Amino acid sequence: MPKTITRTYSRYSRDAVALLGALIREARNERKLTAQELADRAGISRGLLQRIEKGNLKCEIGAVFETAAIAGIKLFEADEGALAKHLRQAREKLALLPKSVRRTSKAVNDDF
Amino acid sequence: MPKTITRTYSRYSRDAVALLGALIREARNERKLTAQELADRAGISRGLLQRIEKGNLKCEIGAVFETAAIAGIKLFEADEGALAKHLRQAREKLALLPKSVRRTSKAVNDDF
DNA sequence: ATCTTATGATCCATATAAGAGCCAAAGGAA
DNA sequence: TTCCTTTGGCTCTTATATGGATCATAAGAT
Repeated sequence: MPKTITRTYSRYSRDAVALLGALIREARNERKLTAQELADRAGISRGLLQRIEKGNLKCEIGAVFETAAIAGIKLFEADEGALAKHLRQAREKLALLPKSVRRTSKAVNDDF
Repeated sequence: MPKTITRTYSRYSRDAVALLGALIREARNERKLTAQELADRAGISRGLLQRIEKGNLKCEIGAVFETAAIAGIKLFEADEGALAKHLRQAREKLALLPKSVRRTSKAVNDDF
């Protein structure tokens, strides 16, 4: 039988995704949108929205973020412009860092 | 031919995921972890980590959040306890709200 | 310079997520 | 109450993300 891939998640990740889902659900209620309506606007199926709101960890991050954005939830608490700026800065910073992580390849000489 | 599912994403979502990936990459460098090491700790493959760091929108949100957490990036800027509290509060609040969104089924009588 | 390792990018096989459709039950309005 | 809509939970099919392997190049250390 094929080996089934089972991933483990920390409590933090589970809570974070669950909270994000709950926030989406809450925002949807406040805006008086049905699940079908929000799903349509986000370009996803109602079933996927259900899983997102339940905090399912296996959903595409793009679908989750898109839904959150449409529901009015801003990750990173930044508007579009500020987010783009942060991204630019992060990339600039990365460009300065070493391109690869190098282990202190000083192999311990313990053969004595 | 089978219909291919193509999703569209807003600029905000794309930037948000890209920023998260860049932050992970940055944190990984700061901690002097190789891609393989971080991937192992997160329980994912090196290839998946590469896509996450590049800001690929189709990765599992669970894998992304788990990797971010291990790299030391806190979404929601809250520790585990605070996050759980927020989640509890969100669920309590949801329990009070109407269970389903009801359109003002007052169909506009415009046939005159 | 050489040597070693990390990274980026491919390919393939397979596990699986997403869409679509369906039904039952619950919820809200009348 | 009755009606109508929303929601939750299935099933099935298909598109696709993931893991694993490989390779070439880049990058750091000596």
